[in-house]
Amino acid sequence: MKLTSWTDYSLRVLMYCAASQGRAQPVTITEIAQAHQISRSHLTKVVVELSKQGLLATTRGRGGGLRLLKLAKDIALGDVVRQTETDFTMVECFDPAHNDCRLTGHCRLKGVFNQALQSYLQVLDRVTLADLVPNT
Amino acid sequence: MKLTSWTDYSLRVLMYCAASQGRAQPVTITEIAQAHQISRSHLTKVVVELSKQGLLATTRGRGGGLRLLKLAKDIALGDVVRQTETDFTMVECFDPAHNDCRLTGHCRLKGVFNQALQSYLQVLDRVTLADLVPNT
DNA sequence: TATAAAATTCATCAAAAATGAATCTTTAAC
DNA sequence: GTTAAAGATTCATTTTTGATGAATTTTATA
Repeated sequence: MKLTSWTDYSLRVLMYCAASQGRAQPVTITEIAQAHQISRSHLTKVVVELSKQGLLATTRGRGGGLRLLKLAKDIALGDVVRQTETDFTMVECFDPAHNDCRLTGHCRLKGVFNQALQSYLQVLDRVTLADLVPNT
Repeated sequence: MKLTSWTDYSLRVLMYCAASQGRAQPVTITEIAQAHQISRSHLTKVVVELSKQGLLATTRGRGGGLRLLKLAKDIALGDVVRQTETDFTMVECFDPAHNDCRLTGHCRLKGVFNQALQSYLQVLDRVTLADLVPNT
């Protein structure tokens, strides 16, 4: 029941970009990597994913960098977590491909855990980047 | 964001015991292991933990086995999950021992994720073993 | 054309979860 | 008392997957 540091880093990138909106020069990966003492190489992969997910735009070359594709107030935490976390398996029967539980269909575990998960995500849906980054 | 199979197995043991209350012979580990096709050796460790946590009583020797120490209606899922899951780290700053995030204290992530986690557990708190095992 | 940026590829490394064999301990039934 | 059936313990190993970073390639601008 923990989140990956991948998700953590994704949020930090987004927050950094949100906090830097309105700057003359765009934010660079190197800058964020240094600020958080994370390997630039590793953080690049996070950025690539975020841009594939349509949250960031990147521009290469000198003077390039990152910028948010949405307003901070329109990026909800829940959506970020849904996209960055890869595995939400609560109990075996969540994953039909590997399910071998003998109680499948007779027990309410799946429904209950699903409710709990939705409740978790709904809390995150009510918070946006703008709520996390004061000065925007 | 997934639960361990340890937690899954813990729940299955408890459900099996709840479903077997009122039987002449107590439930044995071997029986549950066979029913779910899990190694007896491994399941034993789960049982040992559950009994340390005060949920099960075990008796050794011939004719021994397991029994619940509480009524099924008094065992809430939330409490089981709290005890069986070991790591609820959502973001780095959840874990003071390893926290190295530069934003600590200035960002609301910790609070938000904590709220979400509580919301998750609260849903599980409203469900007991009795709700999961029909005939008790 | 040099420089600064993102993007890709490749190879590990590390941590923790998951597993199970083998053995020991306890106790009720015979 | 012996024996068989139960839980308990110890040890080692395997598996998974998350995490990491060096090296190189691509792109674009000053």
